Amino acid sequence: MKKVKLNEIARAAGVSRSTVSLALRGSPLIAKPTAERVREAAQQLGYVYNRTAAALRNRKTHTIGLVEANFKNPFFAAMSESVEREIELRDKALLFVDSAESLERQQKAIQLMLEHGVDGILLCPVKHTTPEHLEILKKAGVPFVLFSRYIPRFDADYVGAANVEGAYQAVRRMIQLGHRKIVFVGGEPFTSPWLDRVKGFKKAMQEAGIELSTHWYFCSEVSVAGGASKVDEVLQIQSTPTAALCYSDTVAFGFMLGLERRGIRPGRDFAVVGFDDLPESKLWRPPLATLACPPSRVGSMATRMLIERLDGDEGPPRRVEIQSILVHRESLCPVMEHGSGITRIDE
Amino acid sequence: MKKVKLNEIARAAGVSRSTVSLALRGSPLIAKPTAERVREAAQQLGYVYNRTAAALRNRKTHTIGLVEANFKNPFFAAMSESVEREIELRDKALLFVDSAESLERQQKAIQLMLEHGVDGILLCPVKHTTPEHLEILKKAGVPFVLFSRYIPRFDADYVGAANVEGAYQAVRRMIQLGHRKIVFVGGEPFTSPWLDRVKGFKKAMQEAGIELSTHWYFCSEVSVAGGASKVDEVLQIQSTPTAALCYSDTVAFGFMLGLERRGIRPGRDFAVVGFDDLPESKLWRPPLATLACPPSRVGSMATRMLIERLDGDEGPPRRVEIQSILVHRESLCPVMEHGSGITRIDE
DNA sequence: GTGTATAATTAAATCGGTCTAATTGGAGGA
DNA sequence: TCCTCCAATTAGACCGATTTAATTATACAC
Repeated sequence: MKKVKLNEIARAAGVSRSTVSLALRGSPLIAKPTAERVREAAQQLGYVYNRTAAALRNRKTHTIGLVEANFKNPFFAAMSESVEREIELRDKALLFVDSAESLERQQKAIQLMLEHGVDGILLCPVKHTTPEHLEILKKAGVPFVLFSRYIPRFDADYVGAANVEGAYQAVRRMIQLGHRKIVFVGGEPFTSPWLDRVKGFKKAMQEAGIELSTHWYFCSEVSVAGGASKVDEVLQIQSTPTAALCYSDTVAFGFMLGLERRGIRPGRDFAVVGFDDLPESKLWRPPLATLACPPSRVGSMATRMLIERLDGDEGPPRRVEIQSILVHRESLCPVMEHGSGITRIDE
Repeated sequence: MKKVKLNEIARAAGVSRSTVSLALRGSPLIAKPTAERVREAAQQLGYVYNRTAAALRNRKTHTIGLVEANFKNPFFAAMSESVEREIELRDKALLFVDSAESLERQQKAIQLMLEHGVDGILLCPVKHTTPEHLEILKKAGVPFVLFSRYIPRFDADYVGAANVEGAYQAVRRMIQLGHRKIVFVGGEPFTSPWLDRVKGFKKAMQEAGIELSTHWYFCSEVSVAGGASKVDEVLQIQSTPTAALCYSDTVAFGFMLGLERRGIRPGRDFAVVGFDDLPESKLWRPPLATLACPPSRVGSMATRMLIERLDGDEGPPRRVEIQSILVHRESLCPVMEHGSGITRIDE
């Protein structure tokens, strides 16, 4: 049970500790037969490489920090998966924290990562994160890449979806389909994707000369429950909306379930569009129209950008937007010809 | 940008490195005013504690390894969240790997964790894991706890749901409601929860003297798509089933969506029960009956068991089963009185 | 046979805290 | 004044691998 170290191997193989170290790392300095002998001895003794010791000397832990803001969201889960793949390929490890939309937790996580000496950090900042909160990362000199969310007026590497453009596309299509009363449902305000999606939404409405109603956006937790919880509020608007752009597919699912509960059929009585194109979106009844921006692309792009930084890329910060493509499915229906077709339960 | 270390602080505070170390860790050996002075100097200089260096000396990394088998499953995501909470409380870090149901990846993950010197490991073994695969953990002397899945004939700490009992309850209720043709849908075979759920299923059927049809179980990926993909096969059975116990809520969602697509209404024409009681299950249309076993309970229980091991608990391995409670909701309907009520598409 | 170039190996310093054993300083007692 | 005792502080070995500079061994040329 006692841990085997280089010295034991050295003794067993009849060489010095230096030789063992070099041999195990595959250094060309060591003669082949010697290296082979060393490797066998290590194997024999059940040697386990001690990365901690190596890290101390190397000033490299071969560890990447991943700080998620909300990983119960399936989009982030899928993203994390691709991050993992990229990390695994490079024989690195992932230090993981879900800040769960808590600024305090995020800051503690960052501190933790710094203390562990991660080589780099992938961060999706929680709402209300300011440049000052992230200044510590720059001071510490740790390479980091923001993903999914950026911080205004904070110059840093970033990879995320083209949110303004995506929302704009979706709303334009809704308008083409005859909708005029459109709302934006769900999402955490004070995050860049929310602001950008709302921006794209407004832009499309303004270009079409459509006035926004007094209440035209509704914030919520990004989840099925969050979407479901907003249905009543939306239906209480003076002149009932006929379409909703939802912050995410999960929100859209909840919203559709809520509509159905009120006897309103999404995809016929009410148009719904989400964001993310989750695998189940096309299986829904009705299939959910959505803005597709593959989470795996975001994840692997962010990871690769970070790796390049680790490899010494000193260029100015880069901002990469990944295209959001509108996937038109049944839930995105035209407006009903004669009246709204909606029977309000409370009437 | 240069890293501040104990020596710098020592110089600044006019004390020795030892004093700084002791002071920062809050040792009672150091006089209060001195400790305060040291802490201020550290603060001033922007010192970041180097856990790697400490770990080398301490033989403790304050790091826990979490190896998931399938964390795209929301149940695991929720579980991981509670693991994180417990870990965070104790100021430890999480080294995370999703083995994604790949044995090779799992073994590589275990190796990685050992090399990083994690203090303990939480592991949900992938299918086909044998005692031999995990022997390395025992040899290495690293405390570990299995969660959600156990390995037959492998004596180790384990926390998971009461699967046999849960499935048994569900099927008994189905039988009480008049169902006779019942199938088990979804899930990865060769994992203990699958085997146990199938076992409970069989037990209830046998006790009721109901014969199982030739094809009565259907394996699938644990996801909405997995559930949806099995609908056709289920409906092709000679005498059409009237009820399905699904491996998970996600599978049940997919299965229900598939049924609807075929014009069969779950909760009226077909009874469906899932496992997990996800937050959205009660929001579904119809609300999904399910076996509830809070993922947060599993996660925090497993983590605490591991922590106790780290704290020196040397007792024999413990197996903890967390009760699964049948939550009766609309999707668990009685069998239709006159005929199956199902119009088969292919007839 | 000697000298030199080259290949293979190794000694030893190093990474940054930790912690025990040793040292120092000051209070109090005789 | 000297001694004892205890509190506060510190020197220095240590954790386990890495890596450079130094050393030894080997080959080859003349």
